[in-house]
Amino acid sequence: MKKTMTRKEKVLRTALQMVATGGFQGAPIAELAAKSKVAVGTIYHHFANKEEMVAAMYLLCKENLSESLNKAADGKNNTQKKFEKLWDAYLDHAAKNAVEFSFLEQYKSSPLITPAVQKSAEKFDSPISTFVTEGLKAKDLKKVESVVLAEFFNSNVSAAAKLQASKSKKKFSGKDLVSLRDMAWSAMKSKG
Amino acid sequence: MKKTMTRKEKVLRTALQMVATGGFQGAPIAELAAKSKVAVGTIYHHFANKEEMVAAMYLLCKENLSESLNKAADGKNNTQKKFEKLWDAYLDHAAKNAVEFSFLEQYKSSPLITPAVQKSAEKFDSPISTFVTEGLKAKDLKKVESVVLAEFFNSNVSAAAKLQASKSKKKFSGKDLVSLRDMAWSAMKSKG
Amino acid sequence: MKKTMTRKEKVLRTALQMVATGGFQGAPIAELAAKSKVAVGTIYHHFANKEEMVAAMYLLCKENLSESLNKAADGKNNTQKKFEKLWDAYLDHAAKNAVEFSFLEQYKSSPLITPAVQKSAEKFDSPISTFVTEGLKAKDLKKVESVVLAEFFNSNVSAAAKLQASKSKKKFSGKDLVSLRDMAWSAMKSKG
Amino acid sequence: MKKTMTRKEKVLRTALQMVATGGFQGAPIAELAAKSKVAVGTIYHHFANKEEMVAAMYLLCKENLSESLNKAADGKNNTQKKFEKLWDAYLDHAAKNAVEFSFLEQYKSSPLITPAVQKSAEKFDSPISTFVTEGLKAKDLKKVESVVLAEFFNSNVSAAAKLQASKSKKKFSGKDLVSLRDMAWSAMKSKG
DNA sequence: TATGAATGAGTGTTCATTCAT
DNA sequence: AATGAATGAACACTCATTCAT
Repeated sequence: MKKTMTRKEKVLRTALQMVATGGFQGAPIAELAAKSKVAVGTIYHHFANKEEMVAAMYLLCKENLSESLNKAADGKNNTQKKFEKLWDAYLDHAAKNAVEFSFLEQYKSSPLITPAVQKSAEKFDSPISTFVTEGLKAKDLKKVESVVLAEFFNSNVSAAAKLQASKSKKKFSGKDLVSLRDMAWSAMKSKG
Repeated sequence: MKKTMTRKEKVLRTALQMVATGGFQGAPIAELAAKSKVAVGTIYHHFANKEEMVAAMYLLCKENLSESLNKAADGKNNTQKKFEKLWDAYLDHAAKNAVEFSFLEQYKSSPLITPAVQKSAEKFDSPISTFVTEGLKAKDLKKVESVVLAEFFNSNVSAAAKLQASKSKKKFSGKDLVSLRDMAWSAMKSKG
Repeated sequence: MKKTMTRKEKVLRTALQMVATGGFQGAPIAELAAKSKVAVGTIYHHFANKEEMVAAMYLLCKENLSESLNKAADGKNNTQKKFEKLWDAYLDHAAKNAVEFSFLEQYKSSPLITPAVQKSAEKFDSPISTFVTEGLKAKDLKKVESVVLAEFFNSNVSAAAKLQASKSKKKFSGKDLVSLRDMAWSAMKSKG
Repeated sequence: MKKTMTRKEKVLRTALQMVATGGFQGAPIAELAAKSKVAVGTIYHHFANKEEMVAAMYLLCKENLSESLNKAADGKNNTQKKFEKLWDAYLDHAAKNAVEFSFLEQYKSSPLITPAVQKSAEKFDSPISTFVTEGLKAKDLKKVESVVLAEFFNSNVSAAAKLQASKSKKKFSGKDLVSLRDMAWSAMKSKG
């Protein structure tokens, strides 16, 4: 952790760590305060309640991921190349930010997530939705609802990232991850 | 609920309902007991603790899903037909057993799931793994690790089921679900 | 345990074992039933409730101890010799029936013991009280209330027994136990 | 109870009272909280769990007793005089702190006491062990292991205190308590 | 801003006891 | 007599949140 972190950032980082390790149940405020070397009351000065703190964590993770993907989407590339760059950037980001990624996975399918939070995080979906829109316009992608294509991309790349994270324990190799990317592309591309 | 249910089954059913509605946090034992019209002690007579009860719920849901898929895998069909039957059976099962499906989704990505439970549930994965093995032997599927193919199938069909479940609220149609099936098949099939 | 034990005896024995090992809190009826290979209901056929069962355990232990002491008090011996025989018999009994002894110690100073039970166990105090009465009549013991002398004997020999039971772990030797006996005799004897 | 007591002290005092009256089973945390006019959570803010709270009670009682005995051991007296002063101070302390004394008796012979707690309470044994060591050096006490002598003193004076506490109900008089002290001294002194 | 002691409703779990078979 | 599933009050403990300093 950087030294110049504000208390708020420090809390957020520690919370991410704790949730990644022990789930939402494994992150009580008192313990979070102790691990962040901050008082319980301080946490409540920065966040109205736990729910809002968790939402802030979500937004932070989504934003970071979005930045990584935006970098990857930069530059002039054809649709397939762009697809690969986005896919690889996603996996790379997940590997380098395992804690954030683990949080994201848990939060997405938890009942904690509210439509309001969902809504305010939508802006971070632009890298993928832009890719899909442009790919459709260029007729490089299957003629399918853009939301469906985006959803397909997201669920597949996140499944791949999960596999990647469990690689050490199981029998998946880097080659398998490439296979998954190829499969996903076969599914999305327009012809062939 | 059937009238001939044992108390144990009744508890399991009610618990499934409660978790589907309110997540794991929304299923305290006391409330579960009241809703099941059973004493708290009775629950602990049948399950060593909440964790084991939840594991039993998981196994029950997996077994039911497995039965539905096994029926679909029956009979002589070529690989693509079998793929479609399995996919459709999955979606059909998810639609008819929304409560079980919602539980499954939540449990899979929760920290409650332990390797031991995971292990004892593996036997219910056979419909998919059998399909993959046979499809590979017949050279109808891409030459990719069978575990990877199975994982691809599962993550895609479950994503489709999730979309199907949220259909009413959003803008997905039955046609989109077929698109997803076609995309998944494009990804898995060997040629073309 | 003898094979000819009735269920009732078996339960009592098992209960003694359990209390010795884990205290009263470590002897729930359900567990006791399982360890005794008897149904919970069966225990309640033999004892009105747990309190009465514990009282029966107490009476059983007191009776057994009383028998051992009675044997030792037999025969014609002078007061000092009788004292030594009783003392040694007590320690011997405690060593051979460690489980009963441990139970006795715990029960004596627990709030479970009621005046009624106390009363009905009094008859088993006769070996010591007889010794004291006779010793006083023979003017071999200090002129002190007989109850006080009896109490003195009991508390000292039971302290010695406790030391004996913890011998292995600590630094007490058989010689120390003899010292304690000698000290107790110095205290009780009338002259010198 | 003093008004300047901290909440922690208040809880400890109330707990001592409750255990003295109804044993360990008669001191549930909820009731203790209510009687102490403190929230349940506050108790757990000060003690990790009930076991540690009880250990703190033990240490407190031992410390108080130790202070009383230390005062009595002060000053230049010969061994017998010191013995009497310690004995009397013990009985006096037990009489004036009946609640603490009752707790001590129950805790000592309960399975709650752990070697670790035992160990950390050892420092409060110094008044007696110092007396024994010095008495041995002065050759006023029987040539017996010092631990054995100390154990003898403790078990006898605590038995006397128990008798004293039950005086009202039974037939013991102050004279009997003096007899017990004399007996104990006869047992410990070196000659005659 | 920051602190951390205090709160108390809520949670999982235990266990003596009952009762239909 | 014997069984063991069922009961539910009682228990130890948790934790998000508040508030006086």
